Amino acid sequence: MKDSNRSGCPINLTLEILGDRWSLIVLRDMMFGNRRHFRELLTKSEEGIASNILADRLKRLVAEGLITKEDDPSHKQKALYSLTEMGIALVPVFAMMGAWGRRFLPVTEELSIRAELLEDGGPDMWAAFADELRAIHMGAPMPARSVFGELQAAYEAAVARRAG
Amino acid sequence: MKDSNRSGCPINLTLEILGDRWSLIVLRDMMFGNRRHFRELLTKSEEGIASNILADRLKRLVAEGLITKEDDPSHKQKALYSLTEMGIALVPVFAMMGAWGRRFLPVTEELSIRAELLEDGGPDMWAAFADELRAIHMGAPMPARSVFGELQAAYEAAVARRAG
DNA sequence: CAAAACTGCTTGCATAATACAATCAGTTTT
DNA sequence: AAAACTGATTGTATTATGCAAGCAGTTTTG
Repeated sequence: MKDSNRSGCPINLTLEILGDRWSLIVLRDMMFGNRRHFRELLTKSEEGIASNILADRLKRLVAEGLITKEDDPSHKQKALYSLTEMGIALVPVFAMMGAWGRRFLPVTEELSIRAELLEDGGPDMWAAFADELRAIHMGAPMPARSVFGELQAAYEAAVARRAG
Repeated sequence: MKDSNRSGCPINLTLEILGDRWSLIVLRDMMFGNRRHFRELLTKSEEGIASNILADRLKRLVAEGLITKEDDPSHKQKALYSLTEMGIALVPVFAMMGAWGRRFLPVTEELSIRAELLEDGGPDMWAAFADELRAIHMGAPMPARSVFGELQAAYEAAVARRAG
């Protein structure tokens, strides 16, 4: 993973940044799970990322401009990670990847309900979600609609359905 | 890259198959460059994939069901690789990734003109392109519209523009 | 018809990425 | 004061990638 610039193709350049097994997982958890701190990302991840890999990816994503890192005022040791516009702009990519995965791979209902909503919601929903992420991560005014809330409610309903 | 199934999340499962630096490059070249043979993929790739990596990726993509491999009737040693429906269904993912890369990364005009067309064309164009790929790779009847031709023409015009 | 070029790979070796467990110094909570 | 929590780092082992060379069989070329 060096910044070799193998070619100026948009697909290639995207893969040079995101083409590994963990970068998009970290961004997914920040975006859809609202995880902003190291330990949250480390321990609440379904997939179990290793701490050295997480540290490396966070550093790299900051360097590439997809996220920022700042001190958390509430705790002298806490670092707060936030999505940038570049990170938020991945919403449609996540939507399409989720749709593809849902169609062809052995997903679990619980973990794919958000992907289903996002696929059905289409570009309007993606834009509303991006607006909300700009509010949460970039200090923009909070919009009326909470796509995050819709996704989270659907997820929690699916969990409750399974449990009960 | 083992089939560990870290989780049933559609994003994660997609990354377990496509989350590396080469799989999507190979698929891109098959899809947009119409490369169907090993040497074509090896030597005509902008990025310069190594032969052992290419061999591994082709094997893996066949195993995962994104492409198929068959004997080329015209040459006893040639293997012909074709996209499956699962591979063709990545068209929207490529479109969204290309759009993101074009917006945030230092793409070259020549190599991003196809991404621009695909982004502007939207879901209708993606569907037409998928139809055409089904004809080329899966023996379906050839549709009237050739998105491949449109993309190729735009690319060649961009190359000519730079050269002359 | 022999030489050259082409076919899809494989092999060997060096470097880089990933996984896993343990650890750490400072901070906050109990 | 002890325990738990903070964002990491370190060490070691395994796996992936990159690079160059080679290989047996096939087709093209002179």
